[in-house]
Amino acid sequence: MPRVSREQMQSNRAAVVQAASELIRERGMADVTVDAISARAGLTHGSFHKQFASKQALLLEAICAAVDQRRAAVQKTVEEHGSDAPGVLKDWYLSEEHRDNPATGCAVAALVGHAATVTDDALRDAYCRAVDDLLAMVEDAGTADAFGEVALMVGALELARATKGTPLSTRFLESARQRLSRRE
Amino acid sequence: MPRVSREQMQSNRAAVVQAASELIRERGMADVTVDAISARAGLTHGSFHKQFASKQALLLEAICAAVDQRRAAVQKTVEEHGSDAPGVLKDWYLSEEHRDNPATGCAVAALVGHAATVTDDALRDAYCRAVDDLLAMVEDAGTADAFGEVALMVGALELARATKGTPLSTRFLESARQRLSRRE
DNA sequence: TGTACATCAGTGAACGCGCGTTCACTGATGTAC
DNA sequence: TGTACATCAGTGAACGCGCGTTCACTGATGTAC
Repeated sequence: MPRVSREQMQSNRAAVVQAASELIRERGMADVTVDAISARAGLTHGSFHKQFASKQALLLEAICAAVDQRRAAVQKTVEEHGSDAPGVLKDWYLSEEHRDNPATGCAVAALVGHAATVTDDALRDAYCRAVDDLLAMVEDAGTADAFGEVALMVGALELARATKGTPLSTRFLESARQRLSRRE
Repeated sequence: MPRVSREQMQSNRAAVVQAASELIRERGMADVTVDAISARAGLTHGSFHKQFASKQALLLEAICAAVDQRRAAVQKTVEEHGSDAPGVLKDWYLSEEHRDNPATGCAVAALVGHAATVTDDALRDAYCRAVDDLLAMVEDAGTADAFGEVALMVGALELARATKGTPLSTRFLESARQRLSRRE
């Protein structure tokens, strides 16, 4: 069914970005193919380069989309929970739910391993902006040491994911939760 | 120059394992090719499958080699520094030197991103043993909460690597160092 | 201790497959009259 | 408001390249006599 409406085309494009932003968090940037992204968006890979200059360009857009979505979700939590929001957010970050659903979770944690080894400048820049965002959100929660807290949260979450299925996994989450609540 | 001595063959094999164990920490498991590994070991890729059943089999061996080397290095530090060893080791772990030399550094940190998304059971098992090892080493240093400390160390190191070149990088290392020294 | 011969580690070319990208084609969309 | 026509989003096949793996070949190693 060729030549969809402009409206439909925009929504297809958005679906591809969304699919990519979920897949890179779920499987890692290296293991995501144009075919898999297109399929998740309900399309074939053939029209891909009508919408995006290259796979790389989409991935950059997908990272930004993931960051924007997280920021929006945090804002919503702040509006709903008021002064309880910081606690709610930290509990969620170190929850089994977050561990088991990387596709809709924190991009900084999901991509940290790839960002540490990649050489592409644009990609590193996009990742650093995501880190800035996360630091700002933790600071807004009223923390003295945002860097230490972010390091603990990201480390615990990724280690919990890497050891999922063993008794170690939840212990990383628990220990981090305790450490975070112990001060202020 | 075909048909090397048995001795030479063993040393070639060891060189390939060593090259792989360095490259996976340096570039990440996904970005390492049989060709690159063989080349770093001073060989061509053609003889690869005379020594290893598959690339996967070598990677497993390489992870174990990385873990063994780390354990040996820690043991050496303990022998040389005695009761100062825990402090020396933590300082090294969160140093710019360690950040900038992943090839000879901690495999748990270098591979955490990949381990979190990979589905291969053998690989996950090998990684979990590496985590066990790291936890045991931190516990031997006399820590109340090994899980929290490991999460903080791994998170800070990987975030410092991912943000290397920006002012954020050293701040992750500094904050983690302060957090670790603050208690006991 | 020599010598003749079999073995086999390493080489470089080739095979197959996966994946990013390109392209001829289709037919509904959107526009010009 | 219709109608005829140009546009172009999406399709599926094909191209090229990279990479894991295989293979015929080489000639030093190691062994049998």
